[in-house]
Amino acid sequence: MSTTPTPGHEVRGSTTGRPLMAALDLFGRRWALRILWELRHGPLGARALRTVCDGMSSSVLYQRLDELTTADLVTKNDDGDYELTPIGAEVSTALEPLGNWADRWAQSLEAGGPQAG
Amino acid sequence: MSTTPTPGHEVRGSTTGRPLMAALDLFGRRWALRILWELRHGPLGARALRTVCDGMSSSVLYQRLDELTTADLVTKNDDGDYELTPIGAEVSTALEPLGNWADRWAQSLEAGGPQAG
DNA sequence: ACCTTTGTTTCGAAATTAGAAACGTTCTGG
DNA sequence: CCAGAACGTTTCTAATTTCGAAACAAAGGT
Repeated sequence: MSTTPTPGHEVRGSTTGRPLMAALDLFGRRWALRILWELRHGPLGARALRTVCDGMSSSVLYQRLDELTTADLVTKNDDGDYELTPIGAEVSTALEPLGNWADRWAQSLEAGGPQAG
Repeated sequence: MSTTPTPGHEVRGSTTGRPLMAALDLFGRRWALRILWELRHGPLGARALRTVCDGMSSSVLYQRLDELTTADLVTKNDDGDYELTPIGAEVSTALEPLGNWADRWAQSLEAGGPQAG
C-alpha cells in the first residue's frame, strides 16, 4: 500500500482535506518528523540516515522516504543521497519553534514536575 | 503500559534524552498533535473531543490524554473538561508556523505537482 | 575475482491503533 | 425516587503499523 496523505484528499483522522490535516497525518507517522529533522543540515545517504536516527528499522525508513518523496518533501539527488526539497526545507524551519518549545518544556518539568502543584 | 516520553529520558528513537527527541516521540503518536490542535481554542469534554477528531477511537483518546496529562501538556479542569496547560498552549503556538506551511505545501503541490518537473 | 560498504526488499514477530460494546455516573423531567 | 438520555471511561478482539533481522544486488577498492 502507499497512502501518502496530501492536501485536498481525505486522510486518516479527517475528511475535510485541509492541508494541515494531511500534514498532521503524514507527520504523525513514526519517524517522519525525525527524518525531516535529520535532513535539515544537508543530504544523507540511506545508511547514514538510519544511523543518525538511532537505527530505525530499514523497512520503515524506506516506507517514510517513499511517502515523503511522494509528498514532494524529500528527493534523491544525483549522488543518490536524500535531501529536502525547497518546500521540505521549509518544514524544518516551521518546526524550529518546536525545538525551542521543547527546551522550555524540559525546564518546566524540572521546575514544577508533572505532579507538583 | 504507560511510557510517556519526557525530556531527560531515553525515548523511542533516541537514547540522548534531548527534549526535542522526547517531543518528537510524544507527538509522533497517532492523534497526539491533533488533540493539542483541537484544544487550542478552549476546553472540550471527552465526547466532544472525540467528535471533532472525526471519531477517533476512545481507547486511543484516553491513552493519549493520559500521556499528554503526564507530560503536563493537558489537564482536566473543574468542569471535567480537558484543556491545555500553559506549556501545552505554547505547543499550539509553536505549531502555528506549521499550519501556514501546510497551506504553502498545498499550493506548491497544485502548482507543480509531485511528479511535474 | 574477492572483500567491504551501501541501497533496498522481504518476512514473521511485536507493538500500536481501530472499533464496538459495556458499565457507572450525572443530569433532566416526571 | 424512578426512567431515560448523554457523558466519561474501561475493556476486549481484530486490523494495521512498526520492529528487527536476514538476504540480495550494485558499486568501489585491492
